[in-house]
Amino acid sequence: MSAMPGPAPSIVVGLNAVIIALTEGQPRVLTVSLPEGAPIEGGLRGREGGGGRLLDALPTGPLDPAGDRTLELALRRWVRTTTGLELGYVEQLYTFGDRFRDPREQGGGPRVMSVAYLALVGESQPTQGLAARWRSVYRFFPWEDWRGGRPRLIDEHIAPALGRWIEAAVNPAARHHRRVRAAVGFATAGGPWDGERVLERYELLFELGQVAEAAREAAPAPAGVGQGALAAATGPEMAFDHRRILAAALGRIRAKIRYRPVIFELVPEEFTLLRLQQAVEALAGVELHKQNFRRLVGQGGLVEATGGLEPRTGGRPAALFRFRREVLLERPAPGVGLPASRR
Amino acid sequence: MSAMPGPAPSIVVGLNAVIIALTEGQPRVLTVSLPEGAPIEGGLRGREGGGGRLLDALPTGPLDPAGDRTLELALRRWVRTTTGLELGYVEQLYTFGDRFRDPREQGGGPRVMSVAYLALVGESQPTQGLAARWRSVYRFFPWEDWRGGRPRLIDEHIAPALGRWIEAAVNPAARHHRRVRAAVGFATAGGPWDGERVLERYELLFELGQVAEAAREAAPAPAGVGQGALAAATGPEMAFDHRRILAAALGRIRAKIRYRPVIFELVPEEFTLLRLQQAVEALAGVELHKQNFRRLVGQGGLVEATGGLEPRTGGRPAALFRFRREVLLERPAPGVGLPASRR
DNA sequence: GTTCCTTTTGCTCATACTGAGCATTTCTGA
DNA sequence: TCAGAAATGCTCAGTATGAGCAAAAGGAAC
Repeated sequence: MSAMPGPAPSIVVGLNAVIIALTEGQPRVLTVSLPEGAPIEGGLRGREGGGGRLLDALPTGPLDPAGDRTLELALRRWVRTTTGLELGYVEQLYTFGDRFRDPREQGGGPRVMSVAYLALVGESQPTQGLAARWRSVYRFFPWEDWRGGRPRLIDEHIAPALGRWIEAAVNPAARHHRRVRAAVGFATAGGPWDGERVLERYELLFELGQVAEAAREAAPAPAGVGQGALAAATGPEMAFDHRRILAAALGRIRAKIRYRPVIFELVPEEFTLLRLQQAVEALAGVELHKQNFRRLVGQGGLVEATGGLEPRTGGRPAALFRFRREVLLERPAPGVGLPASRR
Repeated sequence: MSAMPGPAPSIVVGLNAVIIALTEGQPRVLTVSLPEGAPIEGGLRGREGGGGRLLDALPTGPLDPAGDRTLELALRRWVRTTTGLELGYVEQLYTFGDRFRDPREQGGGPRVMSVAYLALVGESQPTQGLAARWRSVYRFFPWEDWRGGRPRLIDEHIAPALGRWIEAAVNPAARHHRRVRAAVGFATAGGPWDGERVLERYELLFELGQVAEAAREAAPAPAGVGQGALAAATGPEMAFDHRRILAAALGRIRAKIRYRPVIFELVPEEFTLLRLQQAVEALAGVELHKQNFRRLVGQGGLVEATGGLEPRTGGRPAALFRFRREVLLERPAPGVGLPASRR
C-alpha cells in the first residue's frame, strides 16, 4: 500500500484497561497523566519525562507474549502489580488498531494495537499510588449526563454545529444521510435518546471537529472555534484515542446493566434500593421513577431483603438488600431493564 | 513467567472472519480446509501441503501493519481479494490471544493473536473459489438447533455427562458451582434455555472433555468415549480454537438480531414475512409463533409492504415486504425481539 | 411532645405488550 | 367443485410498564 520509509513496519500489542468505579454518585474512570507525545505502549506511567502538556490517559500496559495464559489474566495481573487494584468483573471491550493512533507511526514507528478491557471495581477500592486518579466519566462526555434534564450543551452548542454540518453536505443525498445520523445519535428530530450510542456520538462530534482531539489531525479549526473553547464545551481531550475507548466502554456498560446483573459489582454487598437506583442512574445517565425501579428489581427477583435497616436516610429508614444470585437460574437475561425515565 | 527456550518470544497478529450467510433455511459459515498442523496465520489457504487430516477452519489472513487505515477495511479488502465476496455488515467480534492456541507456540513459535470479525452476506452471494465452502453452523453445534424441538443430543448425551461432571466435584461448594453452571448453560433444573449463551455452552463442553478439540490438550480420553464418537455426537472439530470463535459469533448474532435490524442483511431486498421469520428462526435456533411474529415486525414499523405478491407459496399468495429504514429514527433499539417460541 | 419535613414503602389504574389460538381469505391441485 | 395449504385478520386473557396518590416511619424545630 502506502510506501513508508524507514525499517520494516512492525506491530506492537498492548493491553488497555477502562477501570470503572462509582463514588459520590458519579461514575469514575482510573486515569494516568501522560506527557503529550509519549509512546502509547508501556506501563502505567506517571508524570515522568516528556516536555508537552499532561493529558489524561487510560492505563496501558505491554503484553508479554511469554506471560500469562490468557489476555484477561495478563490484564488482571498487570493492574494488580501496578496499581494494587484487584479487579472484579472484567470483559474484553474492543481491539483498537487504526493506523496512526500512535502519532509516532508517522515517523516510522510500529503499528500499535490495543486490546481494551472493561473492568468494574467496588467503590471501596483505594486509589493508591503513582499518578493514577479517578476522573468523572462525564467530565469527558458532558452531553451524556441527562440526570439533571437534557444538557444545555446539546441545544446550545452541539445542535447548531450539527445543523451547519448538515447544511454543508455536498448534495441532497449526503444531506439526508447526515440528517439521519444526527437524528439517530442526538435525538434531534424528536426521536428518543438512546443512551447506549455513546461511541456513535463521540465519533460524530469528532467528524464535526467538535472535540479537541479532532484538531490533532491537522484539520483547520472548525468555524470560528479555538481548541480551548472546544475543550471547555465538549470536555478535555485525552491522549491518543483513549476518549474513543472510554466512549466505547460507557456504551457497553449502559447496554450491559440492562441484561446482566453487573450493577452489583459496583455497589457494596448490602445496599438500600435508593443507592442501587442511584448507581444505575449514574451509569445510565438518566433519572428513574423510584417506585417502578423498586418494583422492577424486587418483583424481578434480583434482590432480597437482608432484614437490616439503614437508619440515617433523612427520612424513614431504608431496608437493606443484597443481590439474589439465584436469579441467574431463573431468568435468561437478568438486569435492570430501565424503568421509565423520571421526566 | 515460564521460561521458554529458543529465540525471544514475539507476537503475530492475524485477522479472522466469521462470514455468515443463510441458504436453504440454514445459517452457514464460510470455511476453508486446513491440513492439521498448519500455521494459524497466513491467508485463506486450500488443501495445499501438510500431511495430517484436513480440518475445517475459519478464513484467517495476515494483518499488514502498513496496509489499510483500519482493521475493518483491511478485513474487507482481504476477503474481497481472496474470495471475491463483498461483505455487507461487518463488526468486530473478539480478540483471541490465549497462549498455545497455535500449538507451534510450544516449540518456540510466536504468540498468535487473532482479531475476529463477524460478517453477514446476502444469500445470493456466490461461493466462488479455492477450497472455501459454506458449512451449516449447526453442523458444529448440534445442540444449538431447537427448531425441531429440544435436541435429543442434550438429554441422551450432554445431560448425563454434566451429571457425571457435577458428581465428580471435589467438595460440596464446587459441586454447587458446577450445578449452577450446568443449569444456567443447558437449562437443566427446569430453567429457560438462553439461546445467546453459545460460547458458554461450548466452553463448558470443552471443560467436560465432550468436544473433539478437548482431546488435543493431552487430556486422557473422557470416561470411555473415543474421539471419533465424540465428533459424531457433538460435532466435528475445527482447526485451532476456531470452533470457539464460531460459537462466539453465533451468540453475538443471536443477541444482535433482537435489538438491531441486522436480519435484513441476510435476506433479499424484498421478502415475504414467512421468509423473514424463517431467517430469524434459523439464527435463533427456535421456531416462532407465526401470527405474533407478523404482528411484531408489522406494528413495530420494521417492514412495509411493497405492494408486490409472491405467488408460489403453496397456498394463498404472500405479500412482499421490505425493510423500513425510517424505523431507525423512531425506536432506540429496533430488532425482532423474539416472540414466543412455538411450542 | 407536637408539628413539619423527608424519605421509604405500599398500592392503584390505565395502557401497552405478549402468548396463544380461532377464524377467514385466497390461492393450487385433484 | 372441493380439499388442502398457506397467508392474513382478529380476539382474549395475562402480564408488564408508566405514572401517580397515599400511608408509614423516622428526624428536626418549636
